[in-house]
Amino acid sequence: MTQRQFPDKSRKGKAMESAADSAAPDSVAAEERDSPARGPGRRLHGAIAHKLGTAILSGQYQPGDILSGEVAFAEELKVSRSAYREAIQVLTAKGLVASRPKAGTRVLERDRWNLLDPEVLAWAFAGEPDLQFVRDLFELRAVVEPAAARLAAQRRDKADLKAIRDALSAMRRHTLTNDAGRAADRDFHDAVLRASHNAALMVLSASIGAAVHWTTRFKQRSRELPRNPIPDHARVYDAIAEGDGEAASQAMGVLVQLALEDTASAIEAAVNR
Amino acid sequence: MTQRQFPDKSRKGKAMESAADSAAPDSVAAEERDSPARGPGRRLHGAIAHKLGTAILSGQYQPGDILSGEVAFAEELKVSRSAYREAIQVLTAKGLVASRPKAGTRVLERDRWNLLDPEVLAWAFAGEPDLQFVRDLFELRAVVEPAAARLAAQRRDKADLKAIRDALSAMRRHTLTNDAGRAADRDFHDAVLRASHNAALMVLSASIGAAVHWTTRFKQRSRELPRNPIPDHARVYDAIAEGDGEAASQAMGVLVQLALEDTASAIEAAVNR
DNA sequence: CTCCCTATTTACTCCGACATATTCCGCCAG
DNA sequence: CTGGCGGAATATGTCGGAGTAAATAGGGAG
Repeated sequence: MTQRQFPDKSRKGKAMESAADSAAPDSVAAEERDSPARGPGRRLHGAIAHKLGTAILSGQYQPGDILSGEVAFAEELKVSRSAYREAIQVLTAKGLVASRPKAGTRVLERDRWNLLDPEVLAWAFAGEPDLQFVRDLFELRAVVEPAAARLAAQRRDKADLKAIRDALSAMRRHTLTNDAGRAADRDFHDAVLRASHNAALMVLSASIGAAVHWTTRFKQRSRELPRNPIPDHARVYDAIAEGDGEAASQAMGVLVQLALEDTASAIEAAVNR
Repeated sequence: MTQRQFPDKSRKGKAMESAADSAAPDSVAAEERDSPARGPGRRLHGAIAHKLGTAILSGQYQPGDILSGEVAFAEELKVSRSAYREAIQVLTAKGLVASRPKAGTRVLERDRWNLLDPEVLAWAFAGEPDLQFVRDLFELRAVVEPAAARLAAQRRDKADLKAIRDALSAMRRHTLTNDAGRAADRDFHDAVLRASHNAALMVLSASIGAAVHWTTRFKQRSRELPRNPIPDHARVYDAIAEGDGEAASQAMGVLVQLALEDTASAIEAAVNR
């Protein structure tokens, strides 16, 4: 049965609804813009990439799997081949898939995936996150952030200190129980990474920030935060301001360790529930 | 009444020849560096992405710059808009550019770039590499690799040890003066990262490996390698095999430090030349 | 002077056809 | 029967054009 026989004008209707139907019951923070639905500012191929990306990250497509052919899949998604292809190019750029003529588009091995890409990270946390991967991310933080704090203590200038101080005071104002407070927390860590004046570490900041953002949703979901994190953060700032690299590294290490424990217990609680 | 007249077959001619040879005298002389030219296995949109990516990374387009419109630029490059657009999607996925209707496609700020993406890294090293960025990458190595070695010492299994051992013996066979030896060196570091059993660190392995690969070209270019790296590498292996995390971390730290010194002196020599 | 509204520009999407590169399979030789 | 080889099938890649949606700029009304 031919789905489209003649190029009549009736295709004006487009296929918006097909991308919007996958409404997840999650939707905790409505202010977030990461819904798979295609709104203004969110292009169609971006929505397709999001859909396929989350499907791959969630294991719906396993490495080695071959996706249906372009024409078939594009038709199934109710989009044109161009839009589908552009989405595939995005996934290819992030190392998730690879396409070859005649052979089709196949999902690559997990170690080829660009897991630190912020968008891939968002896809990974769109569904139920992999606990092992969360642990890995915290280990990465535990390695990178203290070192960044040490460098920051050696290289920070006045603007860096002001950025960190501003983030700290914002944290004091809002506390971690609301979105503004969490944004300030992320700003704090971002400012420290930035003060290291190392481009490679700054790039990791985006990834780490995303990881922090997604994991804090867990902490918030499970229970209230018993600990007051301000003093720990202030210690990091003081050490950086004084130029004491060793102390900054130590303080930041404590910070990450505490965050790890909080998240670990939150995850534990979520699992045992 | 259909909206398009008739698909006439008169446009058979295509424009293959214009993109391949007859285009301009720039065919061979100008940019043969890493073959942005399009060979078998290399897709056209990939070549375009490479061309634009290197142009951006080399500073030919500055952050904030607006690229010419789709039609104009695609025509200038002698490719169809589809190919051009797919290339732009790749750059967008890597955070290099962003497109909006009416506003055009503009180059994003440097801190939005996904500098740890292997392909972006390759583009960054396609031209004359930024010395500051090379230093940043070595600092990242100095942070990540010792920590990875420590984890590897705690978590390695027999397969991991065998992989490291194999890479080590391959290094012994070939030495670092040829390609096979450098590949073995990369395999060694990759195997250690892999033995950490941490997905996030493994992803960095690809980036770090690429960085090592590109920087070794400098070392090789400037002069012979005076140091025999085998004992240092062997020390790392021994510590990992014995499960001594502290020693593994130490040994790996020494390794990275030596590589940094070698590269630094090589760069110095290249600059003073 | 501000605000809304329109007009234009630009990217976005769709379409159908042609080109190219692999893979698959049958053929032939050893 | 096994192995390499060449043609046909097929899916991705590329093309050019038409039409849609969105965002900015500029003009008009309050």
